Amino acid sequence: MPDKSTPAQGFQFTLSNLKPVTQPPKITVTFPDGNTREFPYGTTGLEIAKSISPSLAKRTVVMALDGVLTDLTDPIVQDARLEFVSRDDPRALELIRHDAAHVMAEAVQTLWPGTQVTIGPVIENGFYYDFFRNEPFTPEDFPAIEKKMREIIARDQPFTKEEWTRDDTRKVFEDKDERFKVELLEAIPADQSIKIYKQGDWFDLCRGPHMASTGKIGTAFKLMKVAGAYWRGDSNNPMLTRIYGTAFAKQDDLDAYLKQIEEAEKRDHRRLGRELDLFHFQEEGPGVVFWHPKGWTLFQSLVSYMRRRLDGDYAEVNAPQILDKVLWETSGHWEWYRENMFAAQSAGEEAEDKRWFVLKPMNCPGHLQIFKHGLKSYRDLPLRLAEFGVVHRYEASGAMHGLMRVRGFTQDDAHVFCTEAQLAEECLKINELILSTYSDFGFGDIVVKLSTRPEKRVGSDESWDHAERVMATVLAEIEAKSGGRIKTAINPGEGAFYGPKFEYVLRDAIGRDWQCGTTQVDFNLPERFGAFYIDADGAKKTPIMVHRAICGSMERFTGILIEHFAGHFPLWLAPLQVMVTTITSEGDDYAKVVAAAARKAGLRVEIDLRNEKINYKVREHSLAKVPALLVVGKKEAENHTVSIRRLGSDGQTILPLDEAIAALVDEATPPDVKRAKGEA
RNA sequence: GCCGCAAUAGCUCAGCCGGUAGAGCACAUCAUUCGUAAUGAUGGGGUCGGGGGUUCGAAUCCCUCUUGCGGCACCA
Repeated sequence: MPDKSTPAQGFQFTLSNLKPVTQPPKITVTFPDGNTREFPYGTTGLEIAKSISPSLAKRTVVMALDGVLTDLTDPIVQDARLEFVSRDDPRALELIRHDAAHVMAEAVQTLWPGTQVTIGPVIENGFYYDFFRNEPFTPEDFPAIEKKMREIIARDQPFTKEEWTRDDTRKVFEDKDERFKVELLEAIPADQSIKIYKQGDWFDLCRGPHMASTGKIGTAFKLMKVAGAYWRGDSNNPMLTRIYGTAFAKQDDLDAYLKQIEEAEKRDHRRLGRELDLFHFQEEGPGVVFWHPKGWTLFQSLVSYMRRRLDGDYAEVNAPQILDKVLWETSGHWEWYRENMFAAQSAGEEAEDKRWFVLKPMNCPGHLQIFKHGLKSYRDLPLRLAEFGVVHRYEASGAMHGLMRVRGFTQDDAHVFCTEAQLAEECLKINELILSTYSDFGFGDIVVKLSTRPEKRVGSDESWDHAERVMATVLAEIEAKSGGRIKTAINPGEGAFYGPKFEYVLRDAIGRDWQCGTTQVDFNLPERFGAFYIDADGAKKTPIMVHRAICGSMERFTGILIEHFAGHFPLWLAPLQVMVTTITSEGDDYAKVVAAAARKAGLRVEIDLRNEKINYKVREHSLAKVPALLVVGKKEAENHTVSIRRLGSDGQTILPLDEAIAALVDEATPPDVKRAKGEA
């Protein structure tokens, strides 16, 4: 998947390289079928295509020279593998979109002269172009822009490439008052040539490649949304107005994409949260969750699972919600994390205690107090303290997003106090726990990223060098042990202010990535708080502290699960597991027997004795996504059976009551509990 | 926080160029006892997000605040 923030890459060589000292008379071109042919030096791809067949030339939009997409009109100056890429080729999609971005920019500048252009890259599902204009665009402008784009495409103007000198280019853009383009020009390294792509009278500074003409873009494109975006992604820079669009080779592909967006909206956790009555937000509590009974049941299932997985290795603790500001000064939070923190004072005007208390944004200082309380021996290490700590962070108003980004959340947090010698093993142990947890929820694709020292940080460079070295070694081991299943990456400068971290990124059912787990190695906070243990030789030593979370935010993880399962939870997580209902009121007494038996077996069950038609009740409970619907009528009562209808199936099975309950109980057993039973 | 958009019944939404608020679903009551995705009838429900302004008159126009949505920036 392309990096969202990076403009499309492609064609690399430059026209200025095309003047060889000694000019070889021929070049040899190898075609995909393995055949080779000689052509005069400098023959263009288009000429070769034409020499093979006019229809090939017509069909081809770009060539791949040794695998690199290159303008068809570029002369070929060395032996190469040559492949003609047609418009239907997946590789052409990037060009269709990139060309569409240029056409959109032309359309916008034609409609609103004076608008300045900046950059217009291809992104994962389309393209965008950032403009500078005092009056921002709105979606109401889309029809006009799209109409103009259609005109430009219908004109089928060739994309032509020119190489300009730096000075000329600067002058041209300065004359047009395109100050952003001038800035981009100045950022191009001196050894690179300046390429301009023209379509009719319109031109843009661009590295290419492009297709032969605007007509190749086709009509399967659509403008999607407008948004503000900072120039060069820096919030100190001016705000540009960005128009997002998408384009496909065929209308069917565009329709399928729009359909897919619609489907993704249906599993949006905010929507399902309302529909399934799981939680809500309201104005008076921006970014804090009101959990409803069903949502809280789901949340607690998750917490119980995580608590079981502490598994005797960790001791669970609970540290205070608010603590004197001085503690946060000691930790460095007051200096480095202050804009994210809530602080409180007594609201009483006559209160004698005027100290500021900080609502904890992290659990680590609290756990350090617990570690420090009483003398610790090296024999106590590693000491692993876990807490389902509720933390509050003041998030920027625009950052909030349902359960995914909130101001108050529960972390499945733990801190491991250990010695240097124990560090690598502790990291690997945490790694195993994280991976096995994700796999229990059905997440397979995991990326582990190592985030290194940020600019704002505490501690000496030596301690950072050391921590990063240890973690790089562990990362290599994680990758090696996974047998290729786990991918790894480096995230420079993204570490926490007190230490480098591993970030675990999982991919959900519809291909979105979520950063959840984290392991942070901290050589700083224990020292800042004066934490120590007595080593074997009787000397005081400072422990290393490893911060670790698996779900990260339990709220976010719940949100991810809602979307991952589209509200159709596996039985062990479903808030309501079983609904018992009747055909007619004749079945009421037996339904009560069934519900009581299911409840006694530990299932979460409700009973629906309403005098409604069975069709109506089936529909209602299906929409509520209840996993198992037990319908009982006269027959079931007589035979002591139940009719089971499972969510997502339109048939039903009749089973003896005991058997049905035993099967449901087995299915409702959490995966970790099943594993433990299997081992016993 | 920044740019844009939005806020009308529990939910989804209509309400034009300012003239005093509507639908479907949900809910309640009554009738209906029905074998696996909507039975019918009747009824209740709104300071049109808050505040201010323009106007004879504001859901509608303007200002402002709050919250949400889409991005950006930030991030668990």
